[in-house]
Amino acid sequence: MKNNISEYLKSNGIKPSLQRIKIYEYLVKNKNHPTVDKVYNDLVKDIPTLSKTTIYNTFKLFMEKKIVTIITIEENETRYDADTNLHGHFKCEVCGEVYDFAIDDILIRKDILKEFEVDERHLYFKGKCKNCL
Amino acid sequence: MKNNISEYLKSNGIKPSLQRIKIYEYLVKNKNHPTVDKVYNDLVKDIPTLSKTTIYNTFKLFMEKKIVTIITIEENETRYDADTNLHGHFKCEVCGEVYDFAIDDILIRKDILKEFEVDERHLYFKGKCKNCL
DNA sequence: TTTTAAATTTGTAACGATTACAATTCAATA
DNA sequence: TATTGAATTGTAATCGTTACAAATTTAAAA
Repeated sequence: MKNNISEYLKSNGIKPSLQRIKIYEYLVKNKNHPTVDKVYNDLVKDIPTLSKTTIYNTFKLFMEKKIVTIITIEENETRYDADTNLHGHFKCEVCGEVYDFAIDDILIRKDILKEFEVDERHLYFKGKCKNCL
Repeated sequence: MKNNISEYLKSNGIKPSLQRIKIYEYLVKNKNHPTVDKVYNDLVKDIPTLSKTTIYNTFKLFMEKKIVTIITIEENETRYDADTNLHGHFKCEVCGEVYDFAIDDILIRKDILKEFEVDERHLYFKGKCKNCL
């Protein structure tokens, strides 16, 4: 696992330091789209010298290398996702949990966008999840 | 126009104060999805005593009454929209402009969401607009 | 009209997530 | 081992937003 991650980072032009490996590993294992705070609080148990700035720096680097995507559902709550394939996010307004869901297609009237270059597509729903209904 | 807005606010259970009318009117006239800062800087010329807190309060109220929606594309840049119908937003990463586009449908694999209650649907794209290409 | 109470607006201070920046540590190579 | 650049760290600054209390406005009652 850790070797895989190290190789994966390298193949994306990222030098695999301990912190970078652990942070990416965390994101792969915890598919609940954690915030920087969550990542920090969990990983600092492992790496006591860890700094939040490192996590910010690392996510910034991962974004530039396009191996993570950012999830902005709430203004004050930035989350990160290691799954870069197009998929939707559902946030429960009761418990706050964020779920993934699969998208087959988005049908757009080809009015404006046909002349634009689309680089990223983001889709999220809000509501109440099964457990909270 | 102003009468229409006043009536519209009333019909949504909002007492139409001067500030509320002006803020809603601004949002209807400026369909570029302004931030609180933009609204404040433009309206303070009209209402010199205007406070940013009032704009925050007012948007919060409008959201509760569901006559405006919030647009969160960037973490640090919350925008507001008087159009509450489902539509997509396109943000140009070069000039920062936010455009609307029409959506016919979003095709979702009915796996997870069938048991969830969906209250809001948000969709945004990023890329380069016609002018910046 | 005056009084009173409630709602609205306002200004200031506090908050919290993120970023800037300089210092320190680490890793690779000569 | 010494040197150099990259990565990490901690602290301080920034900025959008919120909390809160005071001031103002509005509406209703006396």
